[in-house]
Amino acid sequence: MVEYTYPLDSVFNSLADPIRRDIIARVARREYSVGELVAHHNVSFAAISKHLKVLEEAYLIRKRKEGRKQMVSLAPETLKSADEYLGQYRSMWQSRYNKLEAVLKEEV
Amino acid sequence: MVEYTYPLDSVFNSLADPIRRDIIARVARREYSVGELVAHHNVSFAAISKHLKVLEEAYLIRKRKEGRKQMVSLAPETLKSADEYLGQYRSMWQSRYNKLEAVLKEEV
DNA sequence: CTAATATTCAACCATATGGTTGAATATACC
DNA sequence: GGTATATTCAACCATATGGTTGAATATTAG
Repeated sequence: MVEYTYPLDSVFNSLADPIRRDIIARVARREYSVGELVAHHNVSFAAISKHLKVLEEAYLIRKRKEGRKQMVSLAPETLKSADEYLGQYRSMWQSRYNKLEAVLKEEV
Repeated sequence: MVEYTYPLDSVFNSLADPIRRDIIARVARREYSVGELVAHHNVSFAAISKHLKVLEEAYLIRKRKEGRKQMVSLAPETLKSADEYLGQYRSMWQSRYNKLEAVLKEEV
């Protein structure tokens, strides 16, 4: 368990791993049990369980008990915070496109 | 040096550290020399140099030699890729807001 | 050439990460 | 109750990370 100084630390850290991004992609579509998620990766049950812990501590997923299964779903509000962070910089890569767009409008 | 499987790994990993996010925020506004960036943090010159290496390998910054200084600037196109990744999920947190918005419109 | 400035490199350290295996726990099935 | 299923926990391991200090490498100034 790591102590994160800022919420964005744990969110971006979660997103920095391809297995965790795959889990996010899946649980964004529907609920998955832990075992179902394990079935899609070549790592152990315990490894997936650890990835889920990372995602849960970042508030990116939620787990719900259903009998002996744990059903995992996405907590999309947390992704919003990451998106808002990037939003600060959006104009910087759009500016080039906007210039082009402006030029095209003039030309036509 | 780490080998990243996917470009998003190194981008999100870069963003997962508050010092690196601060560097990004600064160099988004103007060029900074490495020494100037060091002056804003309580860590050694070498530590900042390492953070810059992480950011450079993720293609988030560029360095330009100016005499004995290295001038650092943002490479915003790379942030765009992270933004596009999050864009996949944007409707998921907007939908809730949109529902609320819809309800409010009905109520009023 | 020498000295000062700016930065990186190398070696080191403590802790974190991502994986493993095997035991422990909880729930469901018969 | 006993067995099977689902998941987590604990211990362990190799490597990565983020920091340090001190030496090495430019480049500029005198």
